[in-house]
Amino acid sequence: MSSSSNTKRDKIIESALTLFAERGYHGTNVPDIAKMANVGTGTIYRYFKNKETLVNAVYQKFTKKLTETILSDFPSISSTYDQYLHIMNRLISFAKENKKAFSFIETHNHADYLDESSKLIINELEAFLCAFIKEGVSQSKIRSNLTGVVLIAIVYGAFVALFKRIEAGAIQETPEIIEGFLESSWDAIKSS
Amino acid sequence: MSSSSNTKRDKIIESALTLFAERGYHGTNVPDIAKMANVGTGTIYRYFKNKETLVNAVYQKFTKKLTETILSDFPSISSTYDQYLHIMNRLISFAKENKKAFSFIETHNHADYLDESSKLIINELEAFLCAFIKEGVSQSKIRSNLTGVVLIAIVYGAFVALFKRIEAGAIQETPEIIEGFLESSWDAIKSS
Amino acid sequence: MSSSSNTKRDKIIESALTLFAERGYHGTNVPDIAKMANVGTGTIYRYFKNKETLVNAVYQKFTKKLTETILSDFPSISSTYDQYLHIMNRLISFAKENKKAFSFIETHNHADYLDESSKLIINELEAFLCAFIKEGVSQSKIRSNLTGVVLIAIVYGAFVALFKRIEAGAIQETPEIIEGFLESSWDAIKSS
Amino acid sequence: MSSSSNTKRDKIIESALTLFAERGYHGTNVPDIAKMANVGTGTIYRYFKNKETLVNAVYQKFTKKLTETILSDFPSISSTYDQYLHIMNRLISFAKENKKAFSFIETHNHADYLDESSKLIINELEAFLCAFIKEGVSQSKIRSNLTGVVLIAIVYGAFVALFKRIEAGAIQETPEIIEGFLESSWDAIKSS
DNA sequence: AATGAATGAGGTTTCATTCAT
DNA sequence: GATGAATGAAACCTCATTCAT
Repeated sequence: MSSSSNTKRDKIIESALTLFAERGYHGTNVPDIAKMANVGTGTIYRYFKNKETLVNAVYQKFTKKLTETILSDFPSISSTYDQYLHIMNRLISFAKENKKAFSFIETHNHADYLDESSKLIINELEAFLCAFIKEGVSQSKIRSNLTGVVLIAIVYGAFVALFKRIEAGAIQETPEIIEGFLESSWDAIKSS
Repeated sequence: MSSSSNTKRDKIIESALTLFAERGYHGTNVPDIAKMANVGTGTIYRYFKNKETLVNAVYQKFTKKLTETILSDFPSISSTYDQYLHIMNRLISFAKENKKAFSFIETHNHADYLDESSKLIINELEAFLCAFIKEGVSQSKIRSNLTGVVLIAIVYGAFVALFKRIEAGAIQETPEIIEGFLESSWDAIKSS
Repeated sequence: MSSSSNTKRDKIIESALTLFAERGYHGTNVPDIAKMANVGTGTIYRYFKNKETLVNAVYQKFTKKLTETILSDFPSISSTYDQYLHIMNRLISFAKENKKAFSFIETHNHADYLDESSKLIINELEAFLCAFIKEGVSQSKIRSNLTGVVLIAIVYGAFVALFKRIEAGAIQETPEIIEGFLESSWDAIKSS
Repeated sequence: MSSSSNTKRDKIIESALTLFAERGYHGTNVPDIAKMANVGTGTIYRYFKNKETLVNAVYQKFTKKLTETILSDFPSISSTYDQYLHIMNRLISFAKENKKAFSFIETHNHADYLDESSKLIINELEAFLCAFIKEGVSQSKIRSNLTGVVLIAIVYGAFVALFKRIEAGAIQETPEIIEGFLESSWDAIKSS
């Protein structure tokens, strides 16, 4: 069955995700991925041409998922602030429900073993977010002295740093922290 | 001579910094570091027990430098906002004048090949910044619904993301951007 | 059906012949043979114990065919020269009609993965040719200062080299060349 | 010293020659070459980029040697027959004194892992021999109904086959056999 | 009987580290 | 002290063979 094949492929991607997230691309070896996926080493090469192809498959799968999570059900007609909340809540949900994937994406962004098609996916997301910012600026809801890419970097970077510290155990996640972060972040980008 | 030795040691650290920053720890090999430093491969092992010791030396050297840059001349008696400006300007200066070092620190934070004493240095900096935040909160200048570590993560994370995009060429650095970032960042943490 | 089985077996042998001839034994992998034969990889192992058994089957099939081609209708009562012509024309016909097989035989002769029974077939042919030479010598038609094996090596080696160059495209095959070769070859072995 | 390096490189080439000649390119593995050369496996990769580069180095070294052996001291002003004897005696000497090399050259000719510069060397030799044949034909000493390449194939192919059978032990080399072969070969190409 | 996904032994190659010079 | 040639363990990857379907 194709479903059994897919299961095996999925287990490999899942294991690769875990190990790449924990140890990085060069720090992870293929037999370890195979062991974690409970398959033979050679099996990995039935599904992926080589280690580089595998890391790109992992990257694309989860960047696509992240992009879809944020783009789906986007409230096009709501207020800028409600749209901001939608984006951030989706981002937070994604990160909480896909901790390893979010960690992986963060540590592998812009690596030189990623191919062009991997890079395109993240660009798509960024383009969408830029359009959102632009619209917010035109409505005077978002500060106009910084460009979209800069504001995205600020909010996204802040979240990534927060997420990493929560993951590392340095910060205990609570509803209050999430609430406070959303407020703080909005203050960072809203027009004054 | 100890001076010539130190020169060699410094060249090794400098080359290791460059390559580790560009390719990561596992993606960098020792002979390449030696070539870039214009020394024999074996020479590296006269100054550093092994590759792990070397990466820790690099990490400690530059985290110490970052810490000192931020802590030195700290205006203990100024306003919270001026203190904020001091910290941020020093951070920005450090990043601009030590691009590779700042890049390296960011990508190697919390890696498992870093030893205890490497981790302590960053903790020292964090403790200082936490104290600053605490003081600001007690003076009602800084928002009180988020802890110090969280606020530091937000501001530092935002800056790291901005720096990376500037380095990658996605954002062109200008005085306006720096200015805007300082404003946005302060808005994120100031009490409302 | 046994006929369908034989068809599959034959397709496998044919594909193995082609690939072994092109890439050599160690340079050919079993799945590629299966693909070319339009059968599953496992099917090959229903007909042949392993790759070595397969190469021996191929070798034996075509060395037998070569031997039969040369031995059949041998004009026992003709002149030595006519017998020479018979042998050479049959050899040439075989090579032209079984290019891959002739190529294969040449490149796999005496390989250590060939078993005893493979080697026997070629010996049979050689024994026959030696007897022919002996008779020719006793009739003073063939030079007596070289033994049969040597003379066979000379004529056969010359033909193999010519065939290879024709196959490689370095020489264009024409009736004149075949004619000339038969003349030259006879001059090499005839008594003077 | 460069001499010590060369010694190691030479031992690797010598061992590679032996094993490639015995087992073929694909049938030989790099660790076995290293063991025979009494060096570490990694050492081979200090001298040769990869296995393919190594086989080309071996091929070029010995085809150059063969070419030089045949071309050196060529008696330009002698008779065609004396020139023929020069060429054949040099060929025979080379084969006897470099048995493995001659075997290797024969079994690796035209293999697809040989690069362009490897193929050029053999072409140079062939061009020289063609010129010799052409001159012999113009003096009516060599048969004119076959081209140079064909005649070279005939004589060279005959010799290769003879050499292989001597190497295999099927034929015992004697002065009479060499003498007889030279005679037979000349009869094959001389004008009648 | 036929398949081809799966395997792991073994191949090629890299690289952290050593050591003779 | 400094070197870089040398090493072999361990990395990536291939492929002969098996076996569940």
